[in-house]
Amino acid sequence: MTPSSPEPKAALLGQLYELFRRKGYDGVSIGDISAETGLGRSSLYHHFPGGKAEMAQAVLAFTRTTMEANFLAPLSSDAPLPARIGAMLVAVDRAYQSGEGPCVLAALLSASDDGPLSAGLAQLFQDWAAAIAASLTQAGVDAAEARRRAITALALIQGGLIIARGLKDRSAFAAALAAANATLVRAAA
Amino acid sequence: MTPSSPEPKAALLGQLYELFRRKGYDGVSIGDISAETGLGRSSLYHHFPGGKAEMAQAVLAFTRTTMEANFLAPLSSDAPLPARIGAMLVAVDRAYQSGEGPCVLAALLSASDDGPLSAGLAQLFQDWAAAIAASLTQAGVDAAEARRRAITALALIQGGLIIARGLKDRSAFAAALAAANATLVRAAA
DNA sequence: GTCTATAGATCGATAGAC
DNA sequence: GTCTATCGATCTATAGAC
Repeated sequence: MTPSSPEPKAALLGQLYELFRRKGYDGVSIGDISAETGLGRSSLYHHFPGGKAEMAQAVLAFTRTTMEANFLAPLSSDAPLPARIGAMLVAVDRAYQSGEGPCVLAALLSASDDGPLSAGLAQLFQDWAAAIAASLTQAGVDAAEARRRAITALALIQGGLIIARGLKDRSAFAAALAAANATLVRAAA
Repeated sequence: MTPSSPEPKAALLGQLYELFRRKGYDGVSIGDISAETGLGRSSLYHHFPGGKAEMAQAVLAFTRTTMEANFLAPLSSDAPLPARIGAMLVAVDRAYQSGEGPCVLAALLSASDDGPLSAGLAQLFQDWAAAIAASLTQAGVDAAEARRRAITALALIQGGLIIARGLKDRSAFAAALAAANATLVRAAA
């Protein structure tokens, strides 16, 4: 209803996304967010009356949107399997800056055991795994094997981010992505 | 010098290890630690004058000891490669309770970008990767390929923990461990 | 070596003016 | 929709008795 704000929230959501991703749920404070966005505390609570928890859920919804557009959509094209997988992995490499920073899903997972975020996170991981598996079954891979490979690939992506950051060696993320690609495109079991 | 304390710190360290592992560096407070250990705040600062940061570094040293004993030592035995790898993965599965909880390295990594913990964490990841790679080269795998496989396996372990927790499905961790095993023991490149 | 008590800073969140 | 000002709780850390 307020005509002055078509969608200023989009930029704000992007800033929240980056903050939660880099510092984790517990590591980011309202003061951090206020400093980063230039908005006062009360302005933030105007947009998110539920406070930090509501901000995290908004970030999760934002993540779902961008993930569906960047990771899942390429998997549904009618291109050959290697092209579909390659497109997803290129998007993943870009989204995570070649291993520079953490994944927002892992960052939110740290503090969400049985919290309200937990269900949404599980659904997002599940949808990602299902989209990869569906892409494999369409190429003739057995369903159970497709799910195993999808989970292996997701573990390689997430673990690759951790190892690259732990080792301070971004090439470890590239190696993990290469392994994920090999797992997903090798001949049907 | 105090005769009354041969090593009461061992139990304390184990409690700190579990707290940091499960809640992460940012997620654990001195109050949490006081409640969990039954020690007052001042007692904790008596043992760790540097506060939370010193506790985290003590946990890191504790982790190094247990990791060397449980993960790295089996890799140096004179058993065949599959037995050595299998022994490490069994120890990994046990240490992480089959995917129930996070790895303390990932938990400490979240808040350690360029912090004093960062170097110690990198060394621990590096030593782990080097031990795995050495085990492979001893079995005839090319050095560069051995390192790639070691990094892939570590990514699978770390990522498997994240995916299993995210999906709330511990079998995802088992699948990641199986993939790590396959990567490490398959025929030399 | 552990305790009670508390300082000083920062936390998440709110009130109310504009 | 943003601001200033602030509340009460919690945080890390310290002081000092025992």
